[in-house]
Amino acid sequence: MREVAALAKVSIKSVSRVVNREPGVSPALARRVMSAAERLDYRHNLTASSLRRSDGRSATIGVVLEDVSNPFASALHRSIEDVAVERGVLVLAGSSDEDESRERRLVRAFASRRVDGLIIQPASHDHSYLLTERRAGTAIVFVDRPPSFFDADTVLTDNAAGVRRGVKHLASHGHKRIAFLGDLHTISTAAERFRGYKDELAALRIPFDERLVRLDLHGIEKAEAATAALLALKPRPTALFTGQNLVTIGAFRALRRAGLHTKVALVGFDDILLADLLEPGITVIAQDPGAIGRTAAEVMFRRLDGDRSPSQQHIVVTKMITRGSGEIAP
Amino acid sequence: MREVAALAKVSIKSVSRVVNREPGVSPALARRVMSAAERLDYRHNLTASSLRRSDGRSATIGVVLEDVSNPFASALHRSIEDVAVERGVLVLAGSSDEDESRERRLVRAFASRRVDGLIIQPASHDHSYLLTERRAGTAIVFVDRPPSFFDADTVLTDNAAGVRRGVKHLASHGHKRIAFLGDLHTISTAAERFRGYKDELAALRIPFDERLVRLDLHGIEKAEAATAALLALKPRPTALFTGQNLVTIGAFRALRRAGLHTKVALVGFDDILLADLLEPGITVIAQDPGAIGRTAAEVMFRRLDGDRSPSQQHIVVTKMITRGSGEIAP
DNA sequence: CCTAGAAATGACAACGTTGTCAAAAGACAA
DNA sequence: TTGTCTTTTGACAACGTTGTCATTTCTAGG
Repeated sequence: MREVAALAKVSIKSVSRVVNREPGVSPALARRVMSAAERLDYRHNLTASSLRRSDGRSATIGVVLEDVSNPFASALHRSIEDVAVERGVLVLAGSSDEDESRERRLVRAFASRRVDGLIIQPASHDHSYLLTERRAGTAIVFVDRPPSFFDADTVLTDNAAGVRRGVKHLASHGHKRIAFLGDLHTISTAAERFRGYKDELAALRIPFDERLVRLDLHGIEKAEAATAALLALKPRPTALFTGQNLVTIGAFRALRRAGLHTKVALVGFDDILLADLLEPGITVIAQDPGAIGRTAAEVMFRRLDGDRSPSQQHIVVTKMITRGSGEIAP
Repeated sequence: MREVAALAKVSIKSVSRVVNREPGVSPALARRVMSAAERLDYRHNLTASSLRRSDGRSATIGVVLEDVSNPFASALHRSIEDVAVERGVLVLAGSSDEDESRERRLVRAFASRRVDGLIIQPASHDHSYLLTERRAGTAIVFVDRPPSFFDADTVLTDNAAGVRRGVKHLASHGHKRIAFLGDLHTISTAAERFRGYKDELAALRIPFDERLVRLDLHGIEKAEAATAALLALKPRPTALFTGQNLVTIGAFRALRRAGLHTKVALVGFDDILLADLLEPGITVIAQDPGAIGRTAAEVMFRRLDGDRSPSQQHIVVTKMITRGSGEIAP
């Protein structure tokens, strides 16, 4: 900047004014500065700028996801990015792998880079450590799962209601022995979905049978094995409800292997690419990651723009997509 | 930092030393500083630090991908992150959407935040604009596609060889009328794959028939329509080679709709989640995004560590996964 | 006890910007 | 022309760190 100022024969403050498009600069001076900047190919240093600015904004936000390569998480990431780019804000992303300490390490790394906001898909079960960040003015929004011991804006899918709709759908096709396969019970969405299953059974006056429940199935292989075990029961369940997309895939594999994919009904939570091309197509309760991410980003920027209203929970509804597997009669 | 220094009754330089774990600090002083930092919950400001440091490193890199939510791209992203976290480096990620100007805008935004390195999956066809960045010391690596008018380390899949293997596989099952469906011809990998198709036909002495070629199919819908048109030809192709994962999905949809999925053979480039559960399973030439991303990140950090050797092209091999669709006889 | 050398600590400038405030230049009326 | 008010420009400090170098405090040998 000093060199640009020298070449254009103006003060560095004037260069700063031109670079930041501040009003009250004569066109002649602006032109001179711009051509000097061009000639020296000057690159504005946002690091120094944010250090000096009174608001200290870095035009960068941090996003903590379970795994940036997970389809649901990367869809969140993309929709957050779309809202951010419109404001010239860049996104730092990291994967927590469901590990509390990794989540905290990521947040610390983001904080030391002075991000303006954080969007977190929580892995940990105590978010009180975020108090310091909030006190420092960082906007914090949770997605997909609620925070613990911390009050902040949250954007959630209505998990229990979605599951209830799926279970009801199975029951309406005549099923009474409906099994449930869920992800790690420590993940709050998984717990919510299990609760939805139990609630709907109760509402339908179908007795709860714990032999039909398998929890803590993290990943395709575990789900496949658990499904195989369920299918070996006598009498065996006539329908399966799977509480997460990898669990759905594992369950479908097991059904295929047992040759029962056209006999036992299946409804899964979360949509899966290609689910429509399988035989039968898989009926799912689909979340809307685009809407979740967009909402979270918008709420975050509203906070950064000075919104001081009490924190809110935003619920994004699910959609049932029927494709065949959920419409098999017992 | 000033406050911590005051509370611990030391100079700010000593606080800096403790924070950066510089040698030659007495344990007593270190302890005093740490407890003061704890009490004030001091958060180190990496922005100011990188501004002052002599190497100017920000411990942040920028990654430009086609779309962070695309499965191939997000797998790249994840493997890059894995290498970066080990070094305490964070990743800024952005989507170019195959748009040259978006790519340039992202790079500019990264540059103004003084990233240490850039990993780019190129959308543009002239990378000479990166000269300025390189001169400033930024390490630059290209992934998936080669740069144009710019010399830099590049990590690529051997696209042509992969396609040739797939086409040969089809021919070995007796196919002579093998159609090719490709993505936008402006994408260099798509062009390479098409070249592999033509080369292998020539090697096999199968005459090239341009009626069996459909290019510029970006997205599932276009691929589906193009496949339907191909299947209406008389005589129709007995096998399809699809040059990209969404094209494969579109082609499979069309085959299913026409009831030809067990009659017409299909080999696709790029693996697809669930491809093994379809009927028939889809035979693919699989890339290894994990290896590509890891290699790119390692090369980049080697450059940052001072490697000045001439830039290199790293080739990652493909793997053929046979699942049924590619083994259908004509 | 003193002294030389090593180890620990500190004072101060500088990194590249922008906020503050003052000075210079221009516009306009009398 | 002068005086007043407005617009444009500039000087300088400060943001939170770390590099440089000077100073103080230890350690060990005589």
